[in-house]
Amino acid sequence: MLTLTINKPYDFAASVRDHGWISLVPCRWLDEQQALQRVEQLSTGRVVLLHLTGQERARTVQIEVQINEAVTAQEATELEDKLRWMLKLDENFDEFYRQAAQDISYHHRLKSGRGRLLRSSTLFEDVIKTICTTNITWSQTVSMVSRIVTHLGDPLPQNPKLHAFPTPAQIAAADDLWFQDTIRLGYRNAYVLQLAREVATGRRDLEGLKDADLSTKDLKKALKDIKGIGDYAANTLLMLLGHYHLLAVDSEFRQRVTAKYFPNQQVSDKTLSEIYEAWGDWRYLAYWFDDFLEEAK
DNA sequence: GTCCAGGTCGCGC
DNA sequence: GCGCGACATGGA
Repeated sequence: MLTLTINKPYDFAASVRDHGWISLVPCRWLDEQQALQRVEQLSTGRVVLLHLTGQERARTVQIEVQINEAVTAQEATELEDKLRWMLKLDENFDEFYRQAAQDISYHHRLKSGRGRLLRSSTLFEDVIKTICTTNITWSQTVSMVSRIVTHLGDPLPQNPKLHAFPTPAQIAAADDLWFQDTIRLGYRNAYVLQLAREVATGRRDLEGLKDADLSTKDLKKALKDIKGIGDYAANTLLMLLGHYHLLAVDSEFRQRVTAKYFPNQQVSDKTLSEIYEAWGDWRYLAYWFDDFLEEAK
């Protein structure tokens, strides 16, 4: 077992579920156990099953990580790094909480320690998942990601129904027609295959962007250079990378912000975005944690 | 059948 | 820089 520690405020159960990624394989939320389950492939090639739960302490929250089999010290270190990244445990949210405290409604929702939206262990996985959210319904996003993982990712030895997210090389090696007929990403097939081949052959360094000391502007330029990543997707990925300055404006954003602030009106994206102007570096999270009435779908 | 979904690309201006 | 049609897939 592995233990990760983070200072309060931190709400484990809320944090890992506040973003839709929790519903995409190889992640899963186990409600009875209040646990995050994930299949992860290590750099050694080994595939393990992780089971994370949060335990309250006086000033900290301990995240206990159960691994389905013994791992080496080196593998444990790799897992710890990946999990701290996925849960954003080492990002500083103090300034965000300070601003949220000025607004009683935000303060009430965030005081338990939220804002660390779940991301994947690799930027490669996050880019592909983001491409699978564009111009499509969420239920189809779930299906597409599920096909990518089950057909191309390495299985968990102890339970071959579960798979890790495929490596760039595994996707890159797929036959184009097989991919089109089996994975069925629509016109996104070409984008995903192209990206996987660029990364697998070393022509594009995606993971290097994770700790590159780039301005938001330069990081966004690097993301939009990926075929299939436009303004919405780039801003979504910037959020995942810890840049919350820009809003990812999509149909959902327009619908929610219009319904709350401009009911029965037709307003521009610019006007909608101005709602969160005062949040400065934290605009994305201000939108994300705004209280929209969840309409029954 | 038709429309459209948590958009993006490539084109013409 | 902006407007516009095409785009694969599958559910409503």
